[in-house]
Amino acid sequence: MKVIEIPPCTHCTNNNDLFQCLNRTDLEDFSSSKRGNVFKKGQNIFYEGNHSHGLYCIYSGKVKLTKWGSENREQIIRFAGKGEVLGYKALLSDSPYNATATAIEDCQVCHISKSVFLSKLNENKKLAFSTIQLMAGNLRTIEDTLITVSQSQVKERVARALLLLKAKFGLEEDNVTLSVTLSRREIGELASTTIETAIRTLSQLKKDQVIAFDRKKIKIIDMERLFSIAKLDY
Amino acid sequence: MKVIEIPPCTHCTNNNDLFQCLNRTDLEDFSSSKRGNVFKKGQNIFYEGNHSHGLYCIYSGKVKLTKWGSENREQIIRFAGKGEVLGYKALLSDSPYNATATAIEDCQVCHISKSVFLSKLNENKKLAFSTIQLMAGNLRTIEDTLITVSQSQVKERVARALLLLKAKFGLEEDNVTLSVTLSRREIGELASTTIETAIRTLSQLKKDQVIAFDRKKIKIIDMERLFSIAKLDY
DNA sequence: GTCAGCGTATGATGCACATCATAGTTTGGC
DNA sequence: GCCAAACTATGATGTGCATCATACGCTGAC
Repeated sequence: MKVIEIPPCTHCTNNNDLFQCLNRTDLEDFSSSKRGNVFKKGQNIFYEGNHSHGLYCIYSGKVKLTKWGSENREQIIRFAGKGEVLGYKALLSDSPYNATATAIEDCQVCHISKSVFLSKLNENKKLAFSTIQLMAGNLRTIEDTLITVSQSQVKERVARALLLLKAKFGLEEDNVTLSVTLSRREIGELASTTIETAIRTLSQLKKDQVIAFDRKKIKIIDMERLFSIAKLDY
Repeated sequence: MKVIEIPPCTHCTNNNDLFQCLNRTDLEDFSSSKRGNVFKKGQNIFYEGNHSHGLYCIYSGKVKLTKWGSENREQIIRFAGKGEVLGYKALLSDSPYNATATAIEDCQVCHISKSVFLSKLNENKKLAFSTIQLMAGNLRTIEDTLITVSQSQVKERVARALLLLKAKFGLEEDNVTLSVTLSRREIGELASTTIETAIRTLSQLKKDQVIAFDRKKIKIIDMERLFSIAKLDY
């Protein structure tokens, strides 16, 4: 990976979900205190249970957030891509991270200190409102996930996992290939199942010509069928 | 039930999770626009999919929040008791309710209009911060639930359901009887299982002398065992 | 008193999925 | 290029739990 210097917040061209609302001065404050970091694929950005000292803002790359269950299985809670902010929950509820963030691609990530963010949050109403809306959205999503997980079977959950990946990270130029590459284990963690069952289910979907494999990549051949398997509206 | 007049917000003695931070003037604004309502056990306060026109604040009684899955099963998302505020997510993300609120006891509930709340939220930093913290806490809880549901088996989930009820609503004076009464179906909906399995699991717990039944009420006999079945720390 | 309706209870059966086992295939380190 | 480790794949087996069926007790209507 070519490591480029991360530009200052004032020149960041990412569509940031939280900081878009800020003006130049606020961004400069963030920028002057921020710290850029590079994380290679597979490296952890922070760990479940650790204490938070600030926010992480993804400049480039993709991240998964996972959590350990009472058993020995890891579960993917959500993904984050460029422009997204990680670790705000821990910071806002003043508690340890309740998930582990891991790069699933090489990443460039900025770190903004707790104090700077909290003081901005306190003085800037727009930022507070953005934060609220971000969290409200997250809450809705995860409540939906909760229902899906507990009341559907594996085939449906795997189909939903693929559609989630499409919705979140999009397709490549060919308009069929998912732009994220996950291992079968990770797809299993996303769909709340074991690696074996994930593999079997994906194989079945392939045999049914709903999806296809291209090396590590997954192609969605029959989007309509995939939606219907996921029991979602096309 | 004896229906008493709901006092003005300025005289409300409930520990409100969101409005505690407000001063007298703010509370008076809320109070003058609020509308009191009584809901009998079993009545719905609002419906999943409907549009929100404001907040509900529980003055007395207990409420369950449920959501329909893709199949035909209803699932309990969370409970709320006196002093808790309902419907803020729908309001803040400007979207329909994503759960149905139903009284599980006779309730007295105040309704605060959308515009009054939003304008207060905009002008009052403390309120914004309270909202943020409330949501951060909710997010943490539900993420934990997600893991539990997907990775544990029924016995563990039922045990956790009982402990949740204890933590949320407490015990009666005898210090063993849960203060909430739920039907077996509702316990099933809480533990993400069917009514039959909920009944069987509770019977088993009774046979193992972990819990006991007293008419409709459930007594927790062996708290330590219950924690260990739930795979939680005592 | 009787009967309908609901909640609780329990057995029988089947199936989806975890688990265990094993093997081929790819990847990265040196 | 080679070997170890990780990933993918597939079969065999077991089991947790949903589903179906049935029945009993309680409550309220008339």
